Amino acid sequence: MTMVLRDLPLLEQPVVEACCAPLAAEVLSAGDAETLSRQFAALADPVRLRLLSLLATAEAGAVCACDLVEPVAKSQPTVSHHLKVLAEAGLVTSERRGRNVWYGVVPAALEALRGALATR
Amino acid sequence: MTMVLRDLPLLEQPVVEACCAPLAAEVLSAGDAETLSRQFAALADPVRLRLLSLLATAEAGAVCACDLVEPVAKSQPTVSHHLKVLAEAGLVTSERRGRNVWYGVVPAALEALRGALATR
DNA sequence: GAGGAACATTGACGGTCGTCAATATGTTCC
DNA sequence: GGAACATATTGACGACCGTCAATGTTCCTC
Repeated sequence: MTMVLRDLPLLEQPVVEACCAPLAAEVLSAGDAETLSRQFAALADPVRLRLLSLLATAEAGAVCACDLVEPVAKSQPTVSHHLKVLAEAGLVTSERRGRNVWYGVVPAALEALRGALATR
Repeated sequence: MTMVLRDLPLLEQPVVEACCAPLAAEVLSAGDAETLSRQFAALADPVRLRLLSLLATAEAGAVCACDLVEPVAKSQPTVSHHLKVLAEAGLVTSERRGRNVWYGVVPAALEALRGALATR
């Protein structure tokens, strides 16, 4: 079978559902609070925020991991670790392309978090 | 133990300015990332999220600290600690009323965080 | 298949965080 | 002033986190 080289810039987007109603709508259950706090914890690190920003501002919608190490000035394992945390929180997706791995934001996940912070 | 609502239910709101442009607008500077991450860190705990939700859903716009201990099922010092973290992040304001201290959300601060998460 | 390149994982270290008991600070009422 | 109440602070402990060097894994190229 012939290997076809895809040059799709966009990554597949997972289905995202809001974890809960906005904070101001009803009192958060203990379970929902646990879930939400894990997502915010992913945003509670300056390196991860910069990585997220690098992905979010990328014209192509995705960035090679190899282009993420130098901008944040951390070691390659550290960057890999942070990308994993973002991915496990569902804020980011990844896809292998040859030797490289491309990362992209999941806009719906960010929108879901925005929804949780909505006020009245 | 429930406190009766007195007059002056509303707390004074501090002036809030957004720390930075949305993540997707331009790449976050190291300094802005540090600032933003501290705010998200305040949201990265289930107890604090529930406290924030209790304040945000309060009809009166503020809640006596004495009414926050039982709902989150933590010790009084622990609740006091979390309220302090929320206050230092600028997400909450407090005001003494007699023996009690009333806490209320700072909606503008939540809106500022929502702004940072805006996508394109 | 061997070598190399890109990314992930492991293990270890220092630092920070959440929690509570004990105690301090501040306020009201007698 | 003193007792009683409400909240904040201190100190200690275990758990978790960010970081890097070393190593593992996967994939391309020759």
